[in-house]
Amino acid sequence: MEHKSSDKHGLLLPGGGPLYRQLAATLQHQLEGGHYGANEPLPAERDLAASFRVSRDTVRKAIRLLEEQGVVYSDHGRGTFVAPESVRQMSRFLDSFTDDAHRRGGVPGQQILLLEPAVATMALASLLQTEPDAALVRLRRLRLLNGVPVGLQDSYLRLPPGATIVRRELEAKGSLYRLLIEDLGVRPCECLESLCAVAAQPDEAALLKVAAGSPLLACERVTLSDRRQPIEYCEMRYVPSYRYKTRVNKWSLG
Amino acid sequence: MEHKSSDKHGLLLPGGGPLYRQLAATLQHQLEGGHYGANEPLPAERDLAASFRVSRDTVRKAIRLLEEQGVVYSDHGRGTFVAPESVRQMSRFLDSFTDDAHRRGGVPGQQILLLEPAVATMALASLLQTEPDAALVRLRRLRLLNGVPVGLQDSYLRLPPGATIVRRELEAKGSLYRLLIEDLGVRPCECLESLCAVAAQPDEAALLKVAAGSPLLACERVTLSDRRQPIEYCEMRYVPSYRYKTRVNKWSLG
DNA sequence: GAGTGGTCTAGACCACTCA
DNA sequence: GAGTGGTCTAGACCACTCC
Repeated sequence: MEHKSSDKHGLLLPGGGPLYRQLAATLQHQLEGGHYGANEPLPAERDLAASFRVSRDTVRKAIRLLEEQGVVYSDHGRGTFVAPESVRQMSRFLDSFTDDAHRRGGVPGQQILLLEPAVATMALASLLQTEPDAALVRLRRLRLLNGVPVGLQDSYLRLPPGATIVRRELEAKGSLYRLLIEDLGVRPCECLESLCAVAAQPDEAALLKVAAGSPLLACERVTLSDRRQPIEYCEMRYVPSYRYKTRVNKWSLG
Repeated sequence: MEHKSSDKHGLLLPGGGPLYRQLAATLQHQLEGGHYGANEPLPAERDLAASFRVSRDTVRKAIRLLEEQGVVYSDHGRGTFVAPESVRQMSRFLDSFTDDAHRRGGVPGQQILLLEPAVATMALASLLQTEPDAALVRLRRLRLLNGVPVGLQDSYLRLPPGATIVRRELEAKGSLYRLLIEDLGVRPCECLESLCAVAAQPDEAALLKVAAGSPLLACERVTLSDRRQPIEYCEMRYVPSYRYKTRVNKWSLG
């Protein structure tokens, strides 16, 4: 059940959940609806609190949320402002390839090259923090964007005991992460990535339809569950036209 | 002046600043000192509040801060735990190359190839949100790690009126960002990056001491000030041995 | 000085986990 | 049921910006 089933604050349409999330969603809707232009100020926190009949702290939590996503930014003593479009569109999620493609307005596709049991090597065992020879599942896929091959993904998964991945269901859902969440109760929560450039190996080149030795973007990823247990190690290769976008926020110096 | 000049909470050694930052720093010190192992629980929020003589909300703010940095994680109903080492070391800052090198235990170096006035092209004007033919500064550098070339950085900077970059000072500081902050009052705050793989052009290859056509990691970056004004556009090229590390947190699905 | 966001408090209650 | 983190409140005061 949700936090408050009925809404004592009539102004917040979006269904259940914490008040500050509802408020953040409402505000974001207003911004996307074009009620405000870039760098325009929002109403003051105290005013928002009054007009939505919530405490100022709840307003601040909602604004914090939007700020983390790059939707707004606050300046001490001046106000809170709408972030420029360019920033708003680059909030960095732990997105599946499928969702990312949709956000970019493309049509995602995939071709499953391999789906089979595997045993952990020493290296994999170390990355996934399991014993060597633990049972894993290997999943190798070719990813397509608008029908054109753009990437190769080679995953090693550590599933809950007894769980399996059914090829047909994966093909139906299109997204591995959706399948993990919805069918296996595994919730990816954050991941660590390391990127560099490599030369295409012959087999990679053939699948991606590029010349052997041509440059590819290589990305290694360890995905962690909400309890910080590694659940996936994935090696990826992307063609040069595929752009990996990220937003680095906060500043570490004083 | 700081928030509270004298410390009514004797337990928080670190100098001034908000209480919750002092508390976060204190806790982080304890974690790094090895008082806790990975996935070990911290004291409950109410207990921390009592022992540090602060409100529970202040404790929560400190923990939020550490959680964003990947130092700890909280599970509803279970407790707050120390994050695994691998996550702790990958908190993603807007680091200068110089600071990043130090964090990785290497010795950074640079060779200034070009430092000259430039005028904005249409493309640059659009990226930096200025008029075409606005006055910019172009800075092209070869970056070294332990004496070996690892990257090329080609920056176009939009400086405050009248400000200039002095070659000797940049060489002395080693870090462009430090110079911007400390000498010019410009505070980089967040940046948007786009990465892909490219083949090395002859001139790039010569500088980086690799073969022409070999794979390089290409990164384009727009840096924004605290008021979300673009202050820098930078194109970078890195050799394959240079690894770009990032941490993607939060999950966008329900 | 008026208005803004930033910090801090004390207390209440809800939701979740685990024994 | 005891203990944990998650949400919400109402009010106070501080720090900054701009007029």
